Amino acid sequence: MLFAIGGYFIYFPIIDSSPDSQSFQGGCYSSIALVHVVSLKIIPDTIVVEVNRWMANSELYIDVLIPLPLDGPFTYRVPEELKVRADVGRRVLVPFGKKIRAGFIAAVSDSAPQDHEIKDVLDIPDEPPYVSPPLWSFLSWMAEYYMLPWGLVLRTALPPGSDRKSKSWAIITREGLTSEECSFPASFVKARVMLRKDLEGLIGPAQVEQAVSRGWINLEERIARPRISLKRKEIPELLYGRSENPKDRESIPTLTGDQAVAVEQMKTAIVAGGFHAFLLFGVTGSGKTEVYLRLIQEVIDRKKKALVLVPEIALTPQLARRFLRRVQGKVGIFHSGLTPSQRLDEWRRVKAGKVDVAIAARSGIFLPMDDLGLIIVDEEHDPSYKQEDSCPYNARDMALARGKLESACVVLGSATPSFESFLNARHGKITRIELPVRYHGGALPQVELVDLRESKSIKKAFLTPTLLESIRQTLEQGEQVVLFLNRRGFDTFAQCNSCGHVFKCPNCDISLTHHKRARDLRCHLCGFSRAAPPLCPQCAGEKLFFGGVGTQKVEEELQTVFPEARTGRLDRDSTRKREELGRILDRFRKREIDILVGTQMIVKGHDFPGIGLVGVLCGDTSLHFPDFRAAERTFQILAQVAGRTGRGSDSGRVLLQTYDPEHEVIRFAASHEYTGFFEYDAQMRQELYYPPFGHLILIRVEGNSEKRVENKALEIGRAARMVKQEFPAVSILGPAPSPRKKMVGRFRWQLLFKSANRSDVRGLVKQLKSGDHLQSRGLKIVIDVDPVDLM
DNA sequence: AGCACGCCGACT
DNA sequence: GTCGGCGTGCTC
Repeated sequence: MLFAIGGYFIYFPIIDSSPDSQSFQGGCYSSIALVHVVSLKIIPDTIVVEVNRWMANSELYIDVLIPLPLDGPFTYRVPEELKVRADVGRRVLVPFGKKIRAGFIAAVSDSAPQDHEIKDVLDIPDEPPYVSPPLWSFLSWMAEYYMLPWGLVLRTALPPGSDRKSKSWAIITREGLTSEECSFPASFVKARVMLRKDLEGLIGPAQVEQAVSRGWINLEERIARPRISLKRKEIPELLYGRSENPKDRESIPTLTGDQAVAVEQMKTAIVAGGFHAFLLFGVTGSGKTEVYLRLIQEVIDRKKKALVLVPEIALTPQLARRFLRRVQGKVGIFHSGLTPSQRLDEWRRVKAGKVDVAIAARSGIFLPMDDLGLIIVDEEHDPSYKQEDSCPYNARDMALARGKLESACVVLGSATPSFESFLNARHGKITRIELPVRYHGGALPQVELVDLRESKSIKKAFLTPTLLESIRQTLEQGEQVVLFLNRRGFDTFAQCNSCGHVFKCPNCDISLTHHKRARDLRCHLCGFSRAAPPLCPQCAGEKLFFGGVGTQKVEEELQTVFPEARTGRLDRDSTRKREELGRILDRFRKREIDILVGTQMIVKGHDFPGIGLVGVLCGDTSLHFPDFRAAERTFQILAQVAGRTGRGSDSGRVLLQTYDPEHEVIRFAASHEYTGFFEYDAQMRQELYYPPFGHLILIRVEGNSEKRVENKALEIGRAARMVKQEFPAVSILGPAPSPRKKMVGRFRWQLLFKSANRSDVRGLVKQLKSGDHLQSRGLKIVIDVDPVDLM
């Protein structure tokens, strides 16, 4: 008897099949059967053969998902010769409408609905399957959790070029060649085949149609082979693992006691296999990366793969370089700067098992790694893990979900864990491991509060006498200064003093920021800009007032106060070009910059030993945002900024300026008391049923017509209040115009659903969806489960 | 998402 | 009288 595993046909007598096996539902329980063997195990007295769910001479149907924002699957019949490849997750080519498109097999079955025509699958082209079974389960889980159309998830998760589509071609017939009545362009006659669109461009659509009806040409849908340029542009060396090359190997540091304990604990879980989640709570400078490196090496040595998610890869070149130097295996790096074809190439490298550890931004959670052993989410609190578009998801949460489905270890690392993760650790859902001391033994810096209300004679740009004096001292000692302000630009608003006219973005309805160097007014949401006007456009008044403080103003002011100091600025404006970021950081590292002024960007994991002073110009900027996460954000950013200093032997100084030095969040941040902050915030969240004590789903309606958007939102609101009778525990907030009610020219309304019980909010929204209230032509309606940005 | 079908305005 | 706008429905 011959058995073969994989895509082979074999003949063998079926003696028995387990009753719960779906494989033999076709009723063929004996005799000789033609089956596709998936796996085979021989245990004493029994041979366990896992076969595909089809048999010869019986019909086989598949449910196919098309990567379009459509919800339901479409059923197709599988022709005999393709049955061997009809597995869930496979890519198929199917006739869909007038086109041929790529779709994905969601289910295999031996029966089909009778109420409509069933077409045949044209091809199942890929080997191996495009999406592996665990990745498929992950994607389907995600679509269900976020209530997203399946097709949309596929489009988000799969590399560019996955959703192939046919084009219409015109082929000249014998009649067309010989008939005297017809005269086609010479180029068409010569080639005999041409894209229909091109032919229409030459002779006009009507003529093409006529030629078809007279039998001069045939039309045919053909799917082009995907274009992979063989002479692909050289990806910068950094993108590829050169780490096999030992020449610049970094020496391996000794672990601190805490690090060793952490590594040991997590290694045990890795060795044991299966899902296990950890929160690696390590203060800034405690050496989390070293822990990651040890775990990754362990996973690679066990012939498994590791995935490292980082908030924004472009901002962490140091981390990437360190991985390349240290990891004994192939490193793949994925970031937003890759072109579509580079992305496809990298996806294929991963798929082929040629990448041992991938360092990626949030979309890396979809990388097709088989044998995934470890997922690390670095800086897990970072809000950029949340995707905010028509396919909203949170890569940190999805890391946990994927880890579960792939039986991998998941490590969430942060110095300032997200509220959710910290609570999960408290509840024992994930294991908390702490690195409470800094690697070099340095203490966390002393944070001095500066009361902005009391500081007399504040120079503009938040430069208080205390701060100026500290800067002077620091510079004198030959150390560097970092100043943090969460506002870029020069002036953050512009107003006419005569008539009160405020310059606002015509698209987004928010104040325009004055950029002095570029002499324009810019919208920080959509990028709209206009020249800074000399006169008020409303009253022609000359007294235009520019107020508020941005990083540009700070930098300019510093140059007048410290003319001898070299200043630099790090924000989205100064790093428009990707290489600028690296250049500024390099100059700062080489001490060619004495004072660096910057926004959030300055916070992300850059290690500079020479910093003697960190100044937070205004610590409350983000504190009073109308968002339940404002306190968390403020705490995290202040703690992270403070952590920038004192990475060498001495601990450095931090000045935190604030209008509200008594505020708990400011005080906890100043004293590095995460737990204190957590308890404070927990009380607020618990009372108001905010996450993670309650569950939120946001529905946002967006469109060009203000009236239509409003009407739709009101309609959803009415429907929701009807449905609410079944879900009384859910509160419905809205419908109301979104806080940012106009964005990039589109109007936005929203509804927020909140409940202590997850299944209630989900139930309500699902019912709205099935009642067809969440669809409308010409409007975009986004369901955002676990929203982060409520604006 | 596309594409076709269908019902009301400004043009050869 | 027709060309063409985009509102609605369908794709196995």
